[in-house]
Order: sequence, then C-alpha cells, then structure tokens
Amino acid sequence: MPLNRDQVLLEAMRLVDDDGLDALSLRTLAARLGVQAPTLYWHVKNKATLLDALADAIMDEAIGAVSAPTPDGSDGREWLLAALGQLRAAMLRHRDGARIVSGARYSMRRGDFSELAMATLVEHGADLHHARLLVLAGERYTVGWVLEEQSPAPDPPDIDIDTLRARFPVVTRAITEYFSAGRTPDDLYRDIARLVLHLPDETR
Amino acid sequence: MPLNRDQVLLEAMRLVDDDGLDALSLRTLAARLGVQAPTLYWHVKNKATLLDALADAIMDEAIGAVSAPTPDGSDGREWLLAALGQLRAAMLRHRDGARIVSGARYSMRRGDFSELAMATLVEHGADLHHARLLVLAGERYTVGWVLEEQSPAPDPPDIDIDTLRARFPVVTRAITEYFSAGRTPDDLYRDIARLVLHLPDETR
DNA sequence: CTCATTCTCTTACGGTGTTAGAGAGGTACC
DNA sequence: GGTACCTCTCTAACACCGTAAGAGAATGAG
Repeated sequence: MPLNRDQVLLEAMRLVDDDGLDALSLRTLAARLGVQAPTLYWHVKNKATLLDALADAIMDEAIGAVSAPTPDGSDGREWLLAALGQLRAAMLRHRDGARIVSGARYSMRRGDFSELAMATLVEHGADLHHARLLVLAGERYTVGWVLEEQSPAPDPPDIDIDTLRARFPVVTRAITEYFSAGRTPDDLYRDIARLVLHLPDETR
Repeated sequence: MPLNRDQVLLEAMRLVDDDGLDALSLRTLAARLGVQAPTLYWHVKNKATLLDALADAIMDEAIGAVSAPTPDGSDGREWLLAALGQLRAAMLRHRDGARIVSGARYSMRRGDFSELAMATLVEHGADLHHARLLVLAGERYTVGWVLEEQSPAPDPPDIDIDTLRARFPVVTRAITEYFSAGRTPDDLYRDIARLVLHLPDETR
C-alpha cells in the first residue's frame, strides 16, 4: 500500500508535536514513514509547502472548533472572543503552533478565518469599519500572544530571579500580583482579549 | 587591526537588511568581513546568540526612540501609543525585523521595553492592573502586526485577485473600502492600536 | 505482451552550523 | 634575549540539511 500525502502531513505534525519544529527534517520525517527522503518529493512539492500545509491544518482545527454564529440579537464580540480562544487553543495544541501559523508564506485558511469572523460580526450588526478593526486586532494579538507563550523559557542557570526583580520591578510586581490571585495564563489571555475587543472587564 | 564583536553584529544586521534573514549564514557573513567562518566563533558563542543580539539591537533602537514621558497629568495611553509606534518603526526599519525580535530566545531588552511602558503608565496614574493589560495587549498586537506586515506577498501567478474576491468577499470589501479613502497601512496600524488601547477613534 | 503510470529507490551536489586544533603575532615577565 | 602567555585567525573535518536527476520496481490498461 503506497504512501499518501495525508499520511505525510499527519506524520509531519506528529513529529513536530513530539520534537518541535526545528527537529522536522525531511530525512527524519521519511525515516518515521519507513521511506527515503527524496520519496517525499513525490507527495509534497518541497519543505515550504509542507509547512504551509501544516499551518493550514492548524487553521482548519481552529475554524472547525468555532461555534456556529449565535442568534442575531447577541453581541458579536462575545462570539469573536470565543473564536479567538479556539484559534489560540488550536495553535497551543501543537508544539510551535504559532510559529508554524505565522511562518506560513500563504495560507488560504487564515483568510477563511478572517472572513468568517468579519462576516459574522457584520451579521450581528457591526458596521464594516468596526468589524475590520476588531478582527484584525484580535487575530494579531492572538498570534503574537501564543508566539510568546510557546517560546521556550531560558535555562535557569542562564538567568536568575533576583536579577529580574531588580531590572523589571514593575513588570514582576504586575505578574506576581496577577497570578497570586489564583489566575491562570488562560485567564490572562482572555482578560486582555476582552480589553482588546472592548468587552466589559470580568476580572475579580 | 583585529575584528571586533560589534563589527560582527553590525555587518550581520547589514546582511539581513540587504538580503533577508534566510540569507544570513556564518559563511557569507564571514566573507563580508574578510574572514573565515569559524573565526566568528571567537567573537560570538553561536548563531543563536548572534540572532539574540540582533533582536537586542532592534529593541535598543525602539527604546532609544521612545520619547521622554510626558508631564504627569496627560494620558499615559497616548504616550504608550507613540512608544508602540516606535517599536513598530524599529522592526520595520530592518528586513525581517519582527521575525528577529519574535524569534529571540531571550532578550532582556524586550523586558526593558515592557518595564518602561508599564512604569510610565503607572506614573501617569494608571493602576497596575490596567497598565499590565494595556502594555501586554499593545506589545503582542504590534509584534503580531509587523510580523504579518513583513511577510512577503505571494507571487502573483500563485494567486489571483478574483479568486480572493470570491472567497473573501467581506474582507476584501473591508480593506478596499479602508484604503480607497486614501489611508495608508500606517493609518491602519494606528487606528487599530487606538482601539486596542481604548483611545478615541480618530478615523474620518 | 506491451506500454504507461505510479511510486520508491540510489547517488550526488552544494550548502549549513559547529568542533578541534594548529599557528601567527603581540605583550609581559624573567 | 628568551620564553611563556594571550589574542585572534587559520585549515580541516564532521554530521547534517534541502533538493535534483534519473534508474528501477510494481501495477494496471489496451
């Protein structure tokens, strides 16, 4: 039974999930599929398009998880908040997910997400101007956020906590205050997203 | 006169500005400095730290360009908007600047920027909670934005305009409407940033 | 039986980051 | 003056990378 493009993509995603984007080479991917590296070129144009396909897959997950638009009277921004949460979740589900999405040279699925979001907002009564600003703000914020969230923490010997406290007093105070109240990174993402979308602050 | 770490960094930045981040290899960098590749290891630990140093340099430009905090009574968010504009400008000044900044494994200067921003906001009377949310929102949005802004447009044969119109009707309508009014990408960034920071809409 | 298609193979090229270690040049000390 | 050290650059090599060219096996159609 011959290899198949979907199997290649699936195994590529597994490899990335296991060992990270930097560990994805055509040779190791081929090895996991029991095949030689140049064979992959039969199924995939080159590595760049493979990465684009991975980005598409992540965006598909996000779009698929977005709930159906709520009834017309409700606030479209609440729906958008949930949609952005699904986008974040889809990227978070895969190691280096945000890097993959943001690194794609062109992904139609990213456009699909924006289209869905803007159209839904307009359906809910937003004018085009605000829909545009809200969706762009939300998307860019979310990608930037997860990019940071997934970047590996520096090695402990590399940096020590007291130096940080001294150099960044306000920042450290701000984050310890936030998390000491039992809140999670998910909460922080959501609280800021609500700010970005001009939804009422739900903190405390 | 022996080579020097600063010259290495300067030439690396020049190379990136000329030919893009993907063209930065230790061999070509060495060649531009009239030296063999392994020589660079005397001045720089490895390529990753070189990239971190480039990110630091960009962040230094941004921090250096940030205006002195305005008098106490004024709105700190207007100051933050200007600071974020300088961050964007610094990344935009260098090819792949946002990729370099977002790819840095750890850059103290990014912390410096956040600290400066949060401290200034607090100085201007914001409480810690809002300072935290505003700064994080603004930074992540800005990095996400410029990352997109600097990603190369796909080749024209690769995608055609009518397909886009059909697939993304609302999005294309939104962006053509925006730019047909004579507005620039700079305006769009700033309009959305004002939304993110809850500053009054200045559009039209 | 033959031909064409589909898929995988081997071989190879030019590039990458990085290591090991030799060696040149200058400076400091005995 | 000799000699030990430090600074900086070199050559040589390793293991890896993405990718191209083209041979060859397997399969199915006419």
